[in-house]
Amino acid sequence: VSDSSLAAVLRSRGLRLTAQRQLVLEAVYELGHATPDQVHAKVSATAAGVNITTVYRTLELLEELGLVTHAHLSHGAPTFHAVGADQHVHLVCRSCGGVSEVSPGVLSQLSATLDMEHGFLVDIGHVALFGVCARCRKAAGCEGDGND
Amino acid sequence: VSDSSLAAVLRSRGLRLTAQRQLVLEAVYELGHATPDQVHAKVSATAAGVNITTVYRTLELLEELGLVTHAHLSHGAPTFHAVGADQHVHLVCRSCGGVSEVSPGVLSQLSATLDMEHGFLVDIGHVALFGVCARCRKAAGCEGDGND
DNA sequence: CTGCATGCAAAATATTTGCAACAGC
DNA sequence: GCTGTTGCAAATATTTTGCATGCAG
Repeated sequence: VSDSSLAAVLRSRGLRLTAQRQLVLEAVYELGHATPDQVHAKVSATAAGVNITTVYRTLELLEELGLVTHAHLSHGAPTFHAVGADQHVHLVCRSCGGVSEVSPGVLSQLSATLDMEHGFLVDIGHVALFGVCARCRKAAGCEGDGND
Repeated sequence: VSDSSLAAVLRSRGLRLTAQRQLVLEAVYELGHATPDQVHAKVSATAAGVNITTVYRTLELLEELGLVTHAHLSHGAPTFHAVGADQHVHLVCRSCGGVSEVSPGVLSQLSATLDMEHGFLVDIGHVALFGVCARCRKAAGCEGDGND
């Protein structure tokens, strides 16, 4: 899925298809969502020697090309995920630090409201909601791991 | 509003009331939402010489005390805002970079759904939704400022 | 006085940029 | 071969930590 469209999009802009770009995009697809650092690690597992700088630059490029996006899940770590892969809303637990994904359908009501009342078009794939997950709510005294 | 409760909360924990802590909390109240850097600037305007390190430590402390929280609005900049001040949901425009605030009421439907279907308790004050604001949607060709 | 807080500087992290070498087309 | 890309290293930016001094209680 990724390779062919990547080549096409790049060519349409006069840009070049390189091994690094294929690897980064592939890594984003496989990881689901990951920080630049995690993407770098994944890429390095296959092809050592790919520089972290290139990962940053490539992620930026891929985002510009509309192939990936990023959201701000925990602390200062932007996490990237592929566009076209199943869109999902991230639920980040502030207690245990876990990230779960739910269908963007839960946002349909909200996005309609924001559109009507504020003219704001929500980017569904970019949404991260913070709170406390079911597991941590049960474990009332749960101290969590202090994530975020 | 801030000062008295700050003193009380600090004392209840055996911590000390200092000028810096008052200034930082005050700055957060006045700024609405701001990054550590912005808080530092605001504080410095009143009392020069307050170290950025202290701002970080104080924001962390105030958050622990439940007096402020932070959300991840744009890029890697956590923005802090006072708890107790009117809670609001942040709408961040990816085109013009503007941040607007809407009533948390728009989330009532959503939070109810997430609670029922996933047992997830959303932290309303921590929510930031990314998308495109009304103004930028109208200005179709709007190139934006590339924020985030 | 006693110990928590602060300031300063340096370390640890995260991200960006300049430039020469390299590779896709 | 021309030009976009990459790697490396250094510059920036951001946040954290160690330690001696200072001040609230």
